[in-house]
This record gives sequence, C-alpha cells and structure tokens, in this order.
Amino acid sequence: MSEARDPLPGVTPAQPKPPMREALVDAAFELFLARGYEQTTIDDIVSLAGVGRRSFFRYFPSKEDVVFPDHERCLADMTEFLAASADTDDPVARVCDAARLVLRMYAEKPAFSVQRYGLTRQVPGLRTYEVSVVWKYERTLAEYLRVRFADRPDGKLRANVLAASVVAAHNHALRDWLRAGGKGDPTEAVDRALSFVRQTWSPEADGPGGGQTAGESEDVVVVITKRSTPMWRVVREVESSLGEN
Amino acid sequence: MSEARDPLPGVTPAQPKPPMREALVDAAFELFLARGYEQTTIDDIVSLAGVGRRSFFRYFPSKEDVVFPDHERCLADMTEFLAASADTDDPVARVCDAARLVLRMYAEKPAFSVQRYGLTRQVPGLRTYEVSVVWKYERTLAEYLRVRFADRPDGKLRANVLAASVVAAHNHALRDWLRAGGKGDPTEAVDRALSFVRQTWSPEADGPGGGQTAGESEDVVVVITKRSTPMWRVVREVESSLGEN
DNA sequence: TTGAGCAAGGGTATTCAGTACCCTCCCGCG
DNA sequence: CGCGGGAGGGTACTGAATACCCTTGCTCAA
Repeated sequence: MSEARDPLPGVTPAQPKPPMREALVDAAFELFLARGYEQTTIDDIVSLAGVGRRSFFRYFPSKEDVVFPDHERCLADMTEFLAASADTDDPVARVCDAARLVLRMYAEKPAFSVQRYGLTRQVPGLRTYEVSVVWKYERTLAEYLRVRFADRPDGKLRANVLAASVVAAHNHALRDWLRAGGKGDPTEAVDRALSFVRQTWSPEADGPGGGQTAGESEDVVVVITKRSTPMWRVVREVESSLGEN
Repeated sequence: MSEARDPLPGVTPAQPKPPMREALVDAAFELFLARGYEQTTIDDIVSLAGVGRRSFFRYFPSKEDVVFPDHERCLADMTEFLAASADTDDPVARVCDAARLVLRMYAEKPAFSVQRYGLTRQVPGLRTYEVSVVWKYERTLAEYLRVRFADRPDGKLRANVLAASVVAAHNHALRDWLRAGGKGDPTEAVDRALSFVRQTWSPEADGPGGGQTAGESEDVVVVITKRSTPMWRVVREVESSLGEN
C-alpha cells in the first residue's frame, strides 16, 4: 500500500520488519482457516512458507504463539507505558489508557483480529492460550496499581479487583466488536465500558483521554454528607452538581 | 456458607471413590515435588503407581489435569448451585457464595493446596492451566449474572465486570492464605475481600453475609477542597481520614 | 585479499504427550 | 456354558518441541 521507506511517525516501532516472521503468520493463518488449527502441522506451515522447520520455532516458541504474533510487543508497550506514568496521574485513568493500547492493537488489523477470534472460539487450546495472555495484561495492570495503592488500607486487594474489572470491561466491548465482524470503530464502546468501571469504582472525573481536570476554576467546593453515605454516591452528587461529564 | 445438612456430605458427593485415581494423584505429586513437574514423565507416574500408561489417560485427559484433580467436580457443583438459585436471591450474594465453594475445596486439603500452589508458581504451563480453570469459574458466574441482569441497561457488561471482580477478590484472599502456608481458616479473609467487592459494586443493597457498613456513626462529614483537585485524591483523603478499611 | 568471526537459516534425530487400536482378565447373567 | 461388557494393559503412531550440528553469507580486521 504505502511505501514505508521513510521513517513514519508511528508510535509503535515495528520498523525492523522481519519478512520471515510475517510469511510464517500468513502461511499459518491461510492453513488454519482452510483446514483448521489442529489439522495443520508445523511442517505444513513451514513448507507453505518455504522455510525450514527449525525457523518456525526460532520466531515462535510454540504453535499457539503464531496466532497471537504481536501480544508480546503489546505487553511490553503496556509495561513501558505504565512505567512512564507520573505520580500525579490518576492511576485509574492510566490503567484504562493502558487497556486502550490492547484495543488499538486489535483495531489496527480488523480482519486479522476477526479471523483469529473465529479460531479462538473453536479451538479450546487457543482459548486457553488467549486467556493466559489476558491474564498477563491483568497482572501488569494490577502490579502498577499495587504500587500506586500501596499507601491505601486494602491497596493490594483494590489493585487486583480494579485490574480485573478494567480487563473485563475492555474485553466485553472488544468481543462485542469482534462478534460484529470488526466493523466500525470499537473505541467508543470500549470508552463506554471503561467509564462504567470508573464510575462504579473510583468515580472521579470522566474525561476523554487522560482525564485531567485543568485548573481553570480554582473555586472551593464544600461537601456536607453523612458518614454512612457511600462514597460513590457522594462523588456522583458532587460531579452532577459541578456539571462535569 | 450455609451447608449444614444432617448427612455429612453437603454438596460434594465423592462417595464412589476410585482408588486408582487417587493412587495416580499421589504418585504424580510425589514425583512432581521430588524432581519437578517437567522432569517427570507419564511413564514415571504410572510405573510408580503400578498401573498401565493407558490408565492414566483414562482418568486424566492430560498431564496438567492430575494437578487439579477436583476442579471439574467443583465447577459442576458451582453450576448446580447457581442453577438452584431462586429469583428472589440477591445475585451478588449468590455469586459470592458460589465463589466460596471454590474456597472450600481448597480449604478441605490445605497441605495439598499449598503443595500445588508451589508447583503452579514454578511451572509456567501449570500457571496457564490454572488461569484457564479460573476463567471457567468466571464464565460460569458471569453467565448466571448475565441472566439475572438481563433487564438492566448494561446488564451484560455489569455481569462480566462483577464476575471478574468476585473472582479477583476471591483469588486475592486465597493466594494470601496459600502463601502463608495454608495455616488457619481462610474464610474470614475471603469474606472480607468479597464484602469489599459488594460494597463498591452494589452499594444500594448490602444485605446478609458480609456487608458491614454498619451505620453506627451517622456523623456529618464536611469536605472542603478546590475544584481543580482530582476527585480520586479527594476520595482517598476522605477515606483515610475516616479510617475506612 | 583473505580469513576469523558471527549471525541467520536449514536439517536431522530424539523425547515425550496424547491418541488409536486391540488384547486380556473378570464378573454377572442368560 | 457361552457371552457380553467393563476395567485395565500393551503397542504403535502422530506431532509438538528440543538438541545438536551444518551451510551460507556478510562484516571487519590483519
């Protein structure tokens, strides 16, 4: 399509393109979709790709990995993204943005993602593998939150549950989009699902992207409530009275 | 939590005890703990158990299954437990009780559970398998909630996120107990974790079995802050000053 | 220019999980 | 007595994954 001779201003540096890796993925998916995953052997794949059997395992540790060729990079991106977080950031918003990295990876190749979704639905082994990949994302988010919530009373529990919630919400919207054939833009649905979690969980400001509350108005807000009132209800009242969101 | 029936078996009928199955589990764990999981072959196990290789796969579909010998039964118990739910039950409480079924399975064999925990921490393949088992529990809970929340606006999303939260909270407390060596009773910690989820998730109804917002103090709290202060920071300050758990 | 070094890929043999197929007991029942 | 079925045993086979070694081609320094 577009000659990528010059360095594009992409955020994801996949410039040192390995042609062999992509040839293996293409060959594998062609066979997987034609005969099925378990009916395709590694020898089938490498013979179609025109490479040696040994080279397959040079690029993919296992047969399942060829189905998820860019999750490792995405996981590294997420880790780096969270490590680059500032202490002043809202941790919940940061984690939601980290989840959006995964969404973007799927949305970048809609057809590929939908095909893979069809495979994972049918093959139990691939579903297991996908679940373990999702679990790695969740662990990464939880680890970040665990540090950010270290000073809180139930910080670890909060971190684990919140990470699980974010992942579940993200996957819910993502699967809806995949089931629909990957048509359109899934970001809106994911934003809705994530804001649902943020509202019920730490219902602070719900803005697009970073969710920064730019300090235009330095007014002072006074809140009076009973101690027994749930925090989420207090926040909801404050937000609606401030006209936010 | 309520299981007191006159005959001792509450929900778990393990009466037709297959001696061979348990002999295989014992032999497998003896070898796994001695040499490690991957260093032990199926032939090692069956020769120690004194049975034929074919018999192993008669009882366990794969090598990993011998490490989790009673999850299938527990999953069936959970499904049955949820199917026996009445429409008048609080779905959230029901799901928490379902999660407690898993806890009880672990707590019934503390030493075994701790040994297995040591294995799953070391062997990536076993961790993957365990994650996929947890995912099956989560799916079961989510399916139940999906039906119960069918009339709500975001019922499916709510069901998925809540199921993930319950599972995460349960696993958090369970792993704490396992890391501590399986000493004592884990039910209290799990109850605490589950009530944490219930408080943040369905704050409108905090009924029996764990909800302790316990409106002892109906004092009035006054909060003064700048509008530009992020809401999450306000919440944290209020929570810590209130000494909430 | 040449040769050392090295990176990338190829090829083959081996291990082991998992499956298919068939065999032998054993036990009850007609 | 014969028969049928279930529980267990044994063997051969497929295929994923690994180990080990070979070839090719490129770079860089002597």
